[in-house]
Amino acid sequence: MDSGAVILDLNQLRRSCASCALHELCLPAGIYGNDLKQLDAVIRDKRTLERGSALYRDGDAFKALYVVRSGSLKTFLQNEAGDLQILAFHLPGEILGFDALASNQHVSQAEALEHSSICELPYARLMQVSNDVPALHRQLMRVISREMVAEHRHLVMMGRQPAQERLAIFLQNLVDRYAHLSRDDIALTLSMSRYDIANYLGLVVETVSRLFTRMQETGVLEVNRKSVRILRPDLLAELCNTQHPAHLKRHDHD
Amino acid sequence: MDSGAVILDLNQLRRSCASCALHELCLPAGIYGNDLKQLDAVIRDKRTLERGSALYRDGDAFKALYVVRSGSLKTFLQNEAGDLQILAFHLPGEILGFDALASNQHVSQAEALEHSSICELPYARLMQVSNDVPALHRQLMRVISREMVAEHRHLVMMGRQPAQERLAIFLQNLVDRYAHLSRDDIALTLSMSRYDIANYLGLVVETVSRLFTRMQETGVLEVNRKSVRILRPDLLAELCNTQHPAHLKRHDHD
DNA sequence: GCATCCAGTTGACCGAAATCAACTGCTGCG
DNA sequence: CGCAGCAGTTGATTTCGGTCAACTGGATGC
Repeated sequence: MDSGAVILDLNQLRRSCASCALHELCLPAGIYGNDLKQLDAVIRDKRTLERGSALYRDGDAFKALYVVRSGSLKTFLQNEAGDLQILAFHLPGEILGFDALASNQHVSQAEALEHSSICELPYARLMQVSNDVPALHRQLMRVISREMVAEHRHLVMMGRQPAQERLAIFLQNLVDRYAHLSRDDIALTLSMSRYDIANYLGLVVETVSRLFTRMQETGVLEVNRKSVRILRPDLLAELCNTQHPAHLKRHDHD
Repeated sequence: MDSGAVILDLNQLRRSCASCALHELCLPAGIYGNDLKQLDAVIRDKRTLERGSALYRDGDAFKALYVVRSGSLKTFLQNEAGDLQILAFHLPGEILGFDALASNQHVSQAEALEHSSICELPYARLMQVSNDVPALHRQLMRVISREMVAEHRHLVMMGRQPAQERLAIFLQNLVDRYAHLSRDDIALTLSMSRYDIANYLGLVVETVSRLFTRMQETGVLEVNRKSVRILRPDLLAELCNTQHPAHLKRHDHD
């Protein structure tokens, strides 16, 4: 082994993955040394997107998976009538594009919420490398699975939680997800509009607006346009667990 | 090549996968010949479950993926307070257990809705075989992706569709999924209770009951306890696409 | 064969959130 | 600088589906 080459690789790596702030969520987790070097070769085409521009559209051919490097995106479904449902918001370190694996074309859309930069992982190459690096396949499936589990939580929320609880859970979730990106205090800058939040939560914008006001009045948080400061994390946590309607209780037939 | 051996393999195969009625959905799709032989070796422990008994529980160690061979199951989340949300119903040919990939333990529960038989795919062995059969990995990811897409549809439904539309979509979906299992007419036998249906749809049982009655009155279908006969598939399809509330419309900021 | 139990249905009423409407205040453009 | 336009807020009213309650009828068991 030429140690000069190793240093070069490390630099390469630093430019691409290691510095990407996605230490915990991204593909490389659990992959080390030479394997990481190989993976590094997969990543190319670091694109940047302006607010409102699409990463992929419904029907686009499946070419790659994408890692959010900075900024944020939303993914959503839109039917012929124009009805729209936001599926998820994607923060730095998170991977999107898995919807296209099944049919080799995207069945949802992804759009930047703000100026964002994206790492592109061409799927064909990812599969090539995976043949040499078995751990990569497993890691990839683990990531998809994690996304599925997150969607389960979203579903529960939509299933039947009162409006205030939904917003509380949404905010708590953002706090948690931003926690391993920045260590500073509990202040959020919401990159998505009130319309987006409402849609994501299965509510209307008026309801979300009223809830923000109410939460501010009760001292849970301080809102100013896009910026939200959590004043009482304890109260917020409480709001995530209010009493649920009776029909969610287990109805046994054992 | 010894042709006698090939015949043996085919018999083996017939006993396990090919006869399993999961031609389209199951793992082997897109996998042929020797590869299929290898895969066949993975499948073991064909278990049967009685109505109400668990395939896995929240917190169980991840050992295997499961294919429904006959019968049906529900998967659901249940929190400490006992609140429950059904995530999906699983019909013959469908795979479940992917929730455990992320954390190596199940984070949901699976329970038989009726007497069911299940193929167990031990994950460790599946991974071994996958190393020799690259197509298997890809197929596996395709299956997870398909499940994700199905969950997206569920989410849209929960997001904000009126009650009647939810039930219509649910029934339409069952019809579609049973379509490649049996070619006979449009009669369903619902293996799940009204409570399960209501919970899955984010409604209460009374609402579901009223909707069945209404759909029967309008001649869309005929209900008798667990059996549902779709009299007017055209009307049912229409009910899946009524007008949605305004806040689902795209709210542009391009 | 009758009593019990519980899934399922039906009806009356209520309430949380949607709708409708008016207004506020950024933001960006000529 | 001032106006247009739209995101966001606030208030009044409506409505869909949930809650509560009573009832039905099929299944199970003694």
